[in-house]
Amino acid sequence: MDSIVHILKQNNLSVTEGRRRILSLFLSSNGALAHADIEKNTGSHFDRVTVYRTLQSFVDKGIIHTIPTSDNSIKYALCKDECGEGHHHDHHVHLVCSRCGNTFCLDDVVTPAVKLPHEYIVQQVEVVVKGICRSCNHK
Amino acid sequence: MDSIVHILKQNNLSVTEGRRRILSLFLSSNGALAHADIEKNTGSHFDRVTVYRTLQSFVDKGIIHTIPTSDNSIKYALCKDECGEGHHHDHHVHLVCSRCGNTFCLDDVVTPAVKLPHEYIVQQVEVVVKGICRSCNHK
DNA sequence: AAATATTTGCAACGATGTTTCTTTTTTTTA
DNA sequence: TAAAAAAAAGAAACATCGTTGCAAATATTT
Repeated sequence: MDSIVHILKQNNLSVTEGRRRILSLFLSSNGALAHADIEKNTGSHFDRVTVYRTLQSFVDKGIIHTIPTSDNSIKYALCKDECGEGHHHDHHVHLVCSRCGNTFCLDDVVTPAVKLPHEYIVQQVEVVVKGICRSCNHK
Repeated sequence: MDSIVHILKQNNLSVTEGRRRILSLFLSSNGALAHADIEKNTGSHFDRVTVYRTLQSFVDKGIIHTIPTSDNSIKYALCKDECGEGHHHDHHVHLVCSRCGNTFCLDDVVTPAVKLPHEYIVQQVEVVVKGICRSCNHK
């Protein structure tokens, strides 16, 4: 069976044109995608609302995760296998390339532990690095 | 001279009612402020556009800095003295309290160094911690 | 293949942020 | 300190982003 269909079924999502196209985009893209990228690149046109709802359901199911960026726009990227409905485990660093503007998950770079004064409780650490990505650096 | 007026003059900003009120808000608040907080709490009413422009000019001058949050809203907080026009040096960790929702600069907690594979170049590291703030933790 | 459940598209809405232009306020200078 | 020049504020219009309610279309179940 088509791996895209497989992923959708596995997550109890009905298989629709929009979901297949959007998931396919994520599978074939190496960086993170913003809502606008998705709306433009799905081939056929889907309503903005549909895109929002699809992204939301993918996040809920643990198929993709959100990446906060300093310019106030949310990006989305595929999760690794450990994520599932109601629990994400994306403890890696994100890189925003200041040359090409793309955002990447650095899956092998684990977020460093942050030690706060004892009056605080740490629940989750989010690290976004601004820098130059691999492919821009080799040009 | 009034310290608020002093700061404005020092940064080559003309001294206006709006700027004084907004700067005063920052000086008297211990957490970070969102645009909406500012619009509501300046006492007299200022146009939204004025608030946006004031915040922008404060950021440009190095008086305040922005804090990215995962819910896609920008918060602003006072810079320490080393910042100036065109150069910010706010290398501290930010905490978003999941109980009270406020955002704080942890000025004493320096952002940890992040080591990336050698194909990458690191320019800037942004760390946002989700957790419980001091005052919520003591209740 | 029909019945049911789910998803889509559309319209409308609210919040956020920007731009242009005119009026008002602040600063300069004379 | 009054007039001239510069800067900022306010108003209106517009663009983008994200959400909600509802009717039509599409998937899934039986």
